Amino acid sequence: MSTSPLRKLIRNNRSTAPGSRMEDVAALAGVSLITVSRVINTPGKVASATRERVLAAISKTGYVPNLMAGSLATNRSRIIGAIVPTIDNSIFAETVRGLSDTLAAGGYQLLLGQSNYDLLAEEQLVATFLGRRVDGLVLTGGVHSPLTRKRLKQGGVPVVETWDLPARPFDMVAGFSNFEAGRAVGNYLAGKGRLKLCFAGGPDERSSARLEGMRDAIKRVRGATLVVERLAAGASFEGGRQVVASLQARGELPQAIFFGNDALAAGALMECQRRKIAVPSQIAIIGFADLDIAAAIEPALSSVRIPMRQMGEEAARMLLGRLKGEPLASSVRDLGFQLMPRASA
Amino acid sequence: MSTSPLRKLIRNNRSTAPGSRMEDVAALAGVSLITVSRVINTPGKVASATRERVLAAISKTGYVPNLMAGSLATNRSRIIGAIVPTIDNSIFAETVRGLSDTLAAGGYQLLLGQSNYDLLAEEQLVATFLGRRVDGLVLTGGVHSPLTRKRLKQGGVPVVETWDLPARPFDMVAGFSNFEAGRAVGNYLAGKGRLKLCFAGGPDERSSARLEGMRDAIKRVRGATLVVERLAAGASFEGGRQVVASLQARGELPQAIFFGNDALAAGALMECQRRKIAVPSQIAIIGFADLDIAAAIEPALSSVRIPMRQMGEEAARMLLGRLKGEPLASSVRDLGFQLMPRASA
DNA sequence: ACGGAATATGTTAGCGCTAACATAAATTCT
DNA sequence: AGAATTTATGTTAGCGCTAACATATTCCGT
Repeated sequence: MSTSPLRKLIRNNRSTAPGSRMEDVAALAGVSLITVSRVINTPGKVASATRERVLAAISKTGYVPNLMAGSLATNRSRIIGAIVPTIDNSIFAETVRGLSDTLAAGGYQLLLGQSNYDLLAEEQLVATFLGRRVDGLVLTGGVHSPLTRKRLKQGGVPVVETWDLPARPFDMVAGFSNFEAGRAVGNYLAGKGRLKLCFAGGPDERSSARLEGMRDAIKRVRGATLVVERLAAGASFEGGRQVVASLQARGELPQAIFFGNDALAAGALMECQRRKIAVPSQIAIIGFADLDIAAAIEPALSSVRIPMRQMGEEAARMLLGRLKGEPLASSVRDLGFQLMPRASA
Repeated sequence: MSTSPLRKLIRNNRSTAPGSRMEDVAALAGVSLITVSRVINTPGKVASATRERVLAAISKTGYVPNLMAGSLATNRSRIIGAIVPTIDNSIFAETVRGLSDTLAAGGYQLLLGQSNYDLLAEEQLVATFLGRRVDGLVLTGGVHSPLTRKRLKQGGVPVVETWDLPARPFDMVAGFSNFEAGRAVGNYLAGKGRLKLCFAGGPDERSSARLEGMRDAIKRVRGATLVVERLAAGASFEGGRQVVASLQARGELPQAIFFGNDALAAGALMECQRRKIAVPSQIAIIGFADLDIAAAIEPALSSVRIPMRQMGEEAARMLLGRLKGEPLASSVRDLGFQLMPRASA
């Protein structure tokens, strides 16, 4: 027993002491503290008789190891930080789910932050997460503030960027090309003879990349025009309706609209029905993400299937692999996308 | 400089040393380590000249404080753990968003876990989170394993249960009554003369509570019957369709169906349209959660509005209040629900 | 039975930070 | 001006755990 009465006094004065400490367990089992540590971390290195005794002491005392102390000593937190623009959107939620599931299976926890599409908020979160000594970081997209990049570099933790294929990846990537997705949609619509096009999406970098892809697709198509309707981030059904309403009010109804997500597109579809605008004959509508609703709605909504869940899973796998020191096949994983032509376009 | 060359050697051998340590900053600023600590935590207690010098040293070295070490010393992690059944469902995602936003504003981070509706998974997560010495815990619902309860008790951290009003709350609650919501729907439908009813929802405790509420509402209504269609957790549009298909195939089409969420109900609505089953004249459909789609779909979907976001916000506020030592007005907050009658029922 | 390898356990010294108690410097009061 | 405060900074001793290096103890083959 190395704890002096004085020390005990000081300690009780400080902490609210939820469980017991390793030392208490050790004393109860009649072993040294380090043996308890071994039973918890490397049970194979403890004789089974001793191990049983320690385990009994652990369950008797209800001991819960203090992982913060362990993390401080080992310099590994077993926490991965993830920053998404927002979680209330089923789109990123799927990625978070994939992340969380895969990390949990590997014994890691997820510290979650929302940037609200704000680079400064991301910057703050990165700083805090690095301060918490996360073992890895998952970011959305490839655009980050200079200070964020500097901190990430100095932090030295593995980073995975998701939801796009940045031109200049910071470290690892698990995503798909928004530019190519936009281009595929542009080509598809132009191929169907639709020339008067509209892009209706948010102002974030990924939407912009899709817009650029669409522009690229039609830039050599004679007579093709592209109108852009910028929507607030987080717009849903109602936003889609308003796009249709507004375009019609201005007498600018295009031959096709490419929406930033399926909720918007579905709202537009409903508004078209209400206004007796025929889909797809009069106007083609194509969504993005291929959510459940796309196949369910009538007429079925053409969309672009993207690897929402997979990006999370793959990001987690890449991080876990790196943390285990496994050599990585490739640090940039293009998980692709798939155009899903249905009735609406 | 108290660091011996030997110590430096050992230290470099151990950690990958991302940033610098407080000591380096202190040396650069020509102050003691504790002064740096004060500049970071209680800047008001440091003379402004000194403070400036230290801040300069901090930014020059790119120092990022190690919050794990701080947490170990203070016994406060500034992390709140939250366990939801699943995050890919926009329903809980809204709550998580509310939580995360409010916690972030209060300087806390969110450690997120998914239980997949599994009490054992919840048990595991609670143990890990307590091990990480979270400052508070947010749980979904009021049903937990005995071991979970024991650990929570021993852990001594504040806990908020959400998404229901448990009969015997563990600690604090920010929720609404699923039982009463079910009863309100039952009364509403019975009041409209619908007697042949169907409940289509998941097997989780909250769905069950709503079912019981519905049962309670009709138990004294003569001739009222209730069929239960159990759905897998996470069922969406397709699940709703199948309920309609299956009921019709069995020739058991009821006069009304109460679904566990709006996605299911919307799927059912679409399937009714496809099958030329008139809504609401032939069959009334009512959803739950009042998601965007409810008001957007045609015919508009009756639903029950629940305080999804608010539950997260309120849970966060209650925890933050408790952690600041503020006396709480009440530890059980019933945030209510609201029946939203629309065209479909 | 004996040296040497393998296995099992213990001792020591931190991980990077903060609480608590000193001490030193500046300010106020009488 | 000198004592009593107040304010600013420093020293010391841990927070609870693990890495690294001892030190037993057991197990071999020969």
